[in-house]
Amino acid sequence: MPDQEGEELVERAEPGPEMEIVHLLRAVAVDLGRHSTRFAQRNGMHPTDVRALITLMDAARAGEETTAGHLGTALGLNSAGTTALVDRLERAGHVRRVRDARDRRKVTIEVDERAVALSWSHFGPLIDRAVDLLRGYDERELAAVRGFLTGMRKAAV
Amino acid sequence: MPDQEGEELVERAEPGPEMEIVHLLRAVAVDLGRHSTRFAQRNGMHPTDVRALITLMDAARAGEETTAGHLGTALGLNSAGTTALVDRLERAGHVRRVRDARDRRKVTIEVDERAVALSWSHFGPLIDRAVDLLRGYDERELAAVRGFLTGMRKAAV
DNA sequence: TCTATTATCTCGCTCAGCAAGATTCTTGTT
DNA sequence: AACAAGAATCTTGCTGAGCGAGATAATAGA
Repeated sequence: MPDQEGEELVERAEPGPEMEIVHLLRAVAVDLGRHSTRFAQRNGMHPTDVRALITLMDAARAGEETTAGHLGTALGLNSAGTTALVDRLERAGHVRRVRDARDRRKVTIEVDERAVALSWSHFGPLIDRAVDLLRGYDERELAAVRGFLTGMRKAAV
Repeated sequence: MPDQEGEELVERAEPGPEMEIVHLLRAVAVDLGRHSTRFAQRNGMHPTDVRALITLMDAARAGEETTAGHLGTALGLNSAGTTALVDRLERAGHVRRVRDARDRRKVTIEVDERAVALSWSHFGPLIDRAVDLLRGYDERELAAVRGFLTGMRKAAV
């Protein structure tokens, strides 16, 4: 057995234009993560806190209320961790706890307007840049990007 | 002032084919993160441990040695955290500490072959799927994907 | 009303990561 | 050669995010 198997494993998929893009996608994921982390650190928050704000804003954009339990489930936290998370965010003034009037066991979490504005000031330019880039694309190019990303989502499940 | 400013902020960028793709990219980043997290949890590791393994394997693929200090810097850990990280990985048998022969202060970290194989068994299918997807694209479509991802990397700095 | 269930919170704990400093080795100076 | 300065890693003691178990409060069904 003259072959070295160790190297073989690492280089299994031969490099090519496809592998370059695979690495590029991974790099983008890492960079976006860093971009979020920077936002967190600048505002004295933790990565989980940012994920929470984004989750809350997404729900708000879709016109849905988010309860504490909902939020915890979305972030993969148990109830104790969720309480601590909401405590942190509330203490920092980023969210408000509001008792649900219909079911008084529930606590819906509302994002403070200033936290929304703060988020936009950080993520807005990134989004604007993305939209700019994509405006230069024709329908087939857009379909290619959409298809690749959609395919990767399905594969990553 | 009859307008409600709160809604305006959230909906600032008008929805369209571009925004759909922006959200898609973000979703992919989240899903890839979850995919890593699942790998971590299945093998009793923490997210940082997985990031460390990937960093180490990337360096190995590029033919570079990685010292403890290098690794810590790449992950944004201080020296104490780095020592703890390498302790965990070594205890789990995923890496080996090897004293550098030239500069005996340095400790280079080597990834165990079984950890490499384990990583491939989890991330390989995802990579294969990506390559499959991209093989169906012509040069202009590949350029579109590459251009979008590259642009987003630059914007996320 | 009484019980089962649901939603959140409290308490005590574990462990990743930090700050400060100790240890070990290298390099430049005298 | 010996010593000082600096570099790379490790040790110690601590903070705080998140977990498990169980308490509390509110709803829904019999």
